[in-house]
Amino acid sequence: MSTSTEEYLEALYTLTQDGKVASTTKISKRLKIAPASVTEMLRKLADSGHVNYSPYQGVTLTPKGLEIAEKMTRKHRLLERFLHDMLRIGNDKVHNEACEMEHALSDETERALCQTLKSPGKCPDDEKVIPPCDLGFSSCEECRKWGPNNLEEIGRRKVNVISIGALKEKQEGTVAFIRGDNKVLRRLMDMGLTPGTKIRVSRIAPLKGPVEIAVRGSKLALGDEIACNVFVKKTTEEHRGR
Amino acid sequence: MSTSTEEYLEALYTLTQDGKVASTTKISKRLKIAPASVTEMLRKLADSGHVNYSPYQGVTLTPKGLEIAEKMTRKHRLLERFLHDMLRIGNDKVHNEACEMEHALSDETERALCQTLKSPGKCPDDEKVIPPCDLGFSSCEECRKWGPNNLEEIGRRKVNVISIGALKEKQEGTVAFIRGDNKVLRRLMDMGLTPGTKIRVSRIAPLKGPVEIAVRGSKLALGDEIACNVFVKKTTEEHRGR
DNA sequence: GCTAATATTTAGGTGAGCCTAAATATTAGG
DNA sequence: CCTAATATTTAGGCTCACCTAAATATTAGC
Repeated sequence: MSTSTEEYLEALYTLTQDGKVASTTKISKRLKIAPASVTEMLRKLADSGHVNYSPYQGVTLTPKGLEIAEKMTRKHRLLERFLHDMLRIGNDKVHNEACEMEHALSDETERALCQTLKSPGKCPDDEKVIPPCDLGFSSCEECRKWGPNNLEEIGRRKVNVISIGALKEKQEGTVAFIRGDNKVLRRLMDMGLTPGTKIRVSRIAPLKGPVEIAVRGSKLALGDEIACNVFVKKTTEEHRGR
Repeated sequence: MSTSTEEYLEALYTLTQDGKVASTTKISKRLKIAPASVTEMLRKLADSGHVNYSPYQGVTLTPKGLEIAEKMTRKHRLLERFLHDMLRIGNDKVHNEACEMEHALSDETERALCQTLKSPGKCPDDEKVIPPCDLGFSSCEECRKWGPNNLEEIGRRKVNVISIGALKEKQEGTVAFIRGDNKVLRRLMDMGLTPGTKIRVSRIAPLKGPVEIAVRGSKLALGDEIACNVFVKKTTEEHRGR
């Protein structure tokens, strides 16, 4: 996986966030690379199974591509926080810096950075959510306690998870990962929102209002802070009951 | 300046530390690149004025090449400290990590990192000296006070400086830069070792013993800690008195 | 529903940085 | 001082990721 392909996948991650397919032109403009070169790369990425590409029709990420795209996005955003929080680099500069550094950040350093920064949930701009790590832990607390050794034993999460804040109305999922310190974890346990719990988004209030979810028959209203830090394995309607 | 050329120059910096010329094979082994490819790159670096290269005879850095080589080495070693001190990455891993990251580190972030780490003098292994920055300050204290703005006003140091610890017996120089906090600076001022002072190395004790220098007629014995953090502009014998 | 504008792909080309194999230069050992 | 071993360079090739120009497909406006 070269720096270049990582950039493409990361761009695709952003461009397909809304569920739409990405166009050659959009990618071309975002990466400042000629459309013809984008086409060429899309072909390669399709060959390697990272994207679904049909000429003239657009492109989307495959699960394989999404995995890398999410990881790169995570590294990028963690680096933004690092540059902002620890080095006091201006908000106008952190993006470009992080763009360069993300490709050089190993998975191990990614984890160390995440722990040192105390598992941040968003970029310094307080907008973009930082994807969770892909380690097989069910909470940051668990990750912290594990220490630096035997990481292979834990392994990687097999399925991509999504934050409750990113779910749409009526979507369902099983809580898989909780981000935050012990305090957050405890609060969520009190609410009955522990790993393994099934939830369903019943209503999303407009203008960043709370997300209402159904948990074991009862309803809970989650603020943005919590909704963005609880990640679920999506249970799509298709899968349910088959 | 590409990542690759930066790697070559950095390797040359290490390989020519002892004052000798570097051979194609040495570079080839260090960078794990075929000798033929090294030759090719050396040609290019010679064309761009970064190295003195004579076929079969070996290669050395020009002042232009040294400038970049030193900067890359500085970035590398600062990153090693960062990975070790702040992220608690093992000493066995920091080198490789830093190798990847150094090319993505901007000059601005380099400075922020240096300040956050409190102007470290050596690598985590406590052996390799971190070259000083190339900003036109005469001490870290001055750099710290300056803050993040108007850095262009300060400009870059024109001449490469060398730590007193790296000088050989009988070499002379003018103090140009003092690394360390206010305490260090004050202590050196008390000893009369302020920027602009002319010094001459009179004796170097064996086994990392103190360096004896002559300052304004009197003699001073400097421990490793100080000798490595006071940088001078070398006054070569040739230049003196002409 | 046709045409003009726009988007996308195809074709052909470039430079950077690497490689191997072969040729040539240097150095070391008897 | 000559020869064998070693070091270095030359020659020719490769891949990657980009480019421009031209061809073709899609879409939008009338």
